[in-house]
Amino acid sequence: MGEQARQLSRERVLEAAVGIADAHGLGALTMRSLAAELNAKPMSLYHYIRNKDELLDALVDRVFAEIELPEVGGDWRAEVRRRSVSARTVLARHPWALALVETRTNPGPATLRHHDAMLGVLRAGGFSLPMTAHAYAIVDAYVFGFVLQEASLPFDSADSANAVADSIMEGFASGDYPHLVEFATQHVQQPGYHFGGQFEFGLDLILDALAVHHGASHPSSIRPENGVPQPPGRSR
Amino acid sequence: MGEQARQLSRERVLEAAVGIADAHGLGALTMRSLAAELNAKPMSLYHYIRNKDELLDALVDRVFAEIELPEVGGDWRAEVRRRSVSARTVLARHPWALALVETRTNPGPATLRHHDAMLGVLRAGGFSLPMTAHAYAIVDAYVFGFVLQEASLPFDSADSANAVADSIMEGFASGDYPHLVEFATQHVQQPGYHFGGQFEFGLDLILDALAVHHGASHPSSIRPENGVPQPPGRSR
DNA sequence: CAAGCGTATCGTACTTAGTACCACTTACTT
DNA sequence: AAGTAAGTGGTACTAAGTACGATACGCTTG
Repeated sequence: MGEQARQLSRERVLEAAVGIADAHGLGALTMRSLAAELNAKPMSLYHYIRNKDELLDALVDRVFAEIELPEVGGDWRAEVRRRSVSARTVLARHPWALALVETRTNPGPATLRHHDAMLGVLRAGGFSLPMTAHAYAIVDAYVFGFVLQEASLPFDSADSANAVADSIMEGFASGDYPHLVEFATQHVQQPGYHFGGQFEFGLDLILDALAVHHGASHPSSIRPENGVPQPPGRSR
Repeated sequence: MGEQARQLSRERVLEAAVGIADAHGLGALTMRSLAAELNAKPMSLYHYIRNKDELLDALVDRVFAEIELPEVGGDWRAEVRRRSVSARTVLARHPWALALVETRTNPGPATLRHHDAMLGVLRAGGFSLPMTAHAYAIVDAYVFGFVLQEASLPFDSADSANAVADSIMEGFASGDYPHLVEFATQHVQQPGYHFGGQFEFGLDLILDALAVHHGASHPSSIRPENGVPQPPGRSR
């Protein structure tokens, strides 16, 4: 892009790596392509990165760093919600990241800071240790799982069902998958459909359910404000 | 293992591929290692498989085939629960499968049958189409997400925290991650702790919440409690 | 039974990717 | 100016996917 190689740096290397992965997918991120992007030769990168594995670890941490941290003193529900929405947004921006999270198990500082903050809001919000564990596990399973599903959708929007439709359509025509057919034609292919829109519904459902369990195994603890049923209202 | 090469077959190839992935991980599954396992030469495999991508697609479908199908007529909650527990069990048995699900977006027959059955129980259970979509998305996000987390745990049990502990411990000592420390020492490293045990708790929590929304035609209008944005600012 | 043919198997070799090894170049120090 | 360390890159080895045929084997059909 620029003219010729300004001084390399770990920062520039990582930045370029994210750029390549965002633009062309993880598969396109090779040491060679990365070097080319930086107007350098492959081996030069090894001065800033031990090997490709370490590079990938660093990328994961970089993505985690983009997620909004929950504020530890704040209302747990609002804070967890905000960071969960942010997490999904970030992961949608870097779809390749999820594949990495799965493999790389060396959390970097941003990742640890993130976990710490999440545990922090929940504890400060009055959750017992075991309930904190449950809540965190459930919320994150949902967030990551949702993104995972988005990534592996056969039909990611109402129209792009075409390519995949081939193999499906055999079965469709044969009546093997009646419910899938109903679902696809009556729901998915309907005008306003957008899978991603379901995210917040599920998130709220889970947060509400957690609120009910709030403080469990801490019989003494009382839930200050949002234990009181709010007047029923629409969510938005 | 065996003596010499019995006749190859697609079945044998896939079986061997699953075996290698189970035993040594996806990374160890190469056309060459697969051929070796079958006492054959790499190129022989291409008579049963178009290319490696197709092989991976087939493996995903094979894993889906192992998951217990919900029975379409039965009690939706019980059936969804049973298949969800089964799904987690299967995915835990083949940890590499999740990574594939993420990439491969060509559902095979078993996968489609699976989706169809899930949609079927929910519809038969009285869920509206939109609520079916929500319910399925939420449950599967949770199931897949939970497995994903299990796969990427830095500390997967009370003791094996050692290897990873290096990078973490810097921060631990420095007091950067107080809540992580509390969590690790007071909860994770406690005798009976086992992350996987949390699965059913969360699953039930979600199913209960879905039961509340059961049959809603316009889901967002019946949030049970505290679905209203709280006035910001006041917190403890 | 021989000739012919389709299917299964494999030998060879090309391509892409990660990276070890070492040489060179440059910039900063003294 | 000379020495040194840090940065850069050329070459080449290895692993993996797979294209392109060639061969081998068994089963028909004359």
